[in-house]
Amino acid sequence: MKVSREQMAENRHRILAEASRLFKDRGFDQVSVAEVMQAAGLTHGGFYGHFSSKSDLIAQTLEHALAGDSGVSRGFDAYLESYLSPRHRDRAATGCPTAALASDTRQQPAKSRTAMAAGLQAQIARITDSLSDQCSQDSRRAAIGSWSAMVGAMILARAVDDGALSDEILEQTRAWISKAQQP
Amino acid sequence: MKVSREQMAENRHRILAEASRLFKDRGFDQVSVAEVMQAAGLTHGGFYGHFSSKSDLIAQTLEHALAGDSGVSRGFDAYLESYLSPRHRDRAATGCPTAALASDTRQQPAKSRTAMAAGLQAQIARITDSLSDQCSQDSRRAAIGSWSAMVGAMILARAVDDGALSDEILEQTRAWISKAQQP
DNA sequence: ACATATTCATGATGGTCATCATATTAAAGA
DNA sequence: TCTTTAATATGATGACCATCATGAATATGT
Repeated sequence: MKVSREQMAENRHRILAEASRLFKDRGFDQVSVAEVMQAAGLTHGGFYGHFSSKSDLIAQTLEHALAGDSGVSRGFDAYLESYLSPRHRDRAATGCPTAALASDTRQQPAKSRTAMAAGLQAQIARITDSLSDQCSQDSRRAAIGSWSAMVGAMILARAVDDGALSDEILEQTRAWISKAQQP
Repeated sequence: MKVSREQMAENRHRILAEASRLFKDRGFDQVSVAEVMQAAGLTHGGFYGHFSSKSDLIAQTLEHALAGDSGVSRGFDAYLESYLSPRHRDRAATGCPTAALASDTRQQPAKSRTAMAAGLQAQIARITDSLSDQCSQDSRRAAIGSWSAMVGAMILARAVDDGALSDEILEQTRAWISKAQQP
């Protein structure tokens, strides 16, 4: 059953959106192509009309998910607070694609790793802009250091089975980054 | 063919060592039970004499891998420099289990997540000790913030397909953490 | 309206993998 | 030395999954 051109574009977009949600929630390996298609309201057969392989879907999903603005533009302090929150930790499916997928991307072929590099450059640039009270050399350093700490803290907070420790990692890392911005 | 008691203990230890190496290199999902056994010089059949399931192997491997001292004891600055080095980035199989496996651990059952929590507490305590020039409240905060940044930077540096960016993440994060220790 | 092209559904296919059943074989203990 | 016991090897088994082949049905362009 053929569908209209715009229906097809909509289907494709929904596949990418559902793939993003599922991959962020459970990782690339734990989500099957058939499950992504079902979540998009389709069957698995049509998949290879949209994507050449699962790796291709992963690469395009990364490009799609990393393209969003992520909310830095409303000020670094507010972004930091919402990022390192228990709410964000508990909702990976709708959260930051970098914290959810960076480790998985290491095992992916070039196209995905290139998308991750581009997304990372863009995010560093956004944070650098939001910290431009210092000279640009120091701002970029602070942006990279802060972003590493934010992503690392979120990954550690999600890995452990101890709510108090998890909360502490988020809160202490947030405070430490805050303090590092005022030297 | 039965083997001696001490041979069996040695086999078990070799299984854990090879599992640690393989899992750190490629992740839990991309390494099969049969491959771990083959790397240990055994066949897949004997696996369930040592472990009740692949999840059980993963949990015990985490306990085993996170038990080591990791090298903080020789001073934080030296540890920081060797940790955030291109050499460590390029040799995940022999490197830090936290940076290699924390993300994967998120999807594992309680036993693995508990092992990760214990390992994280121990590592935070070691770093806190190595930073004890400040008051203990500030030291723990600095330890958690620094460790988050170290793990996050390593994960980001390994995820991208751009050597210059990857090197920059390591170097800038290292400099940023260093500066944050002298307030 | 008709012919064509193309999207999606249905249904294989071949491979991989975790797990288990059974057979060997040699260590342990008497 | 002989029996018992247990560790490992060999060889299924059943499930899951990425990918592909084919057909149905409708949009698109004439």
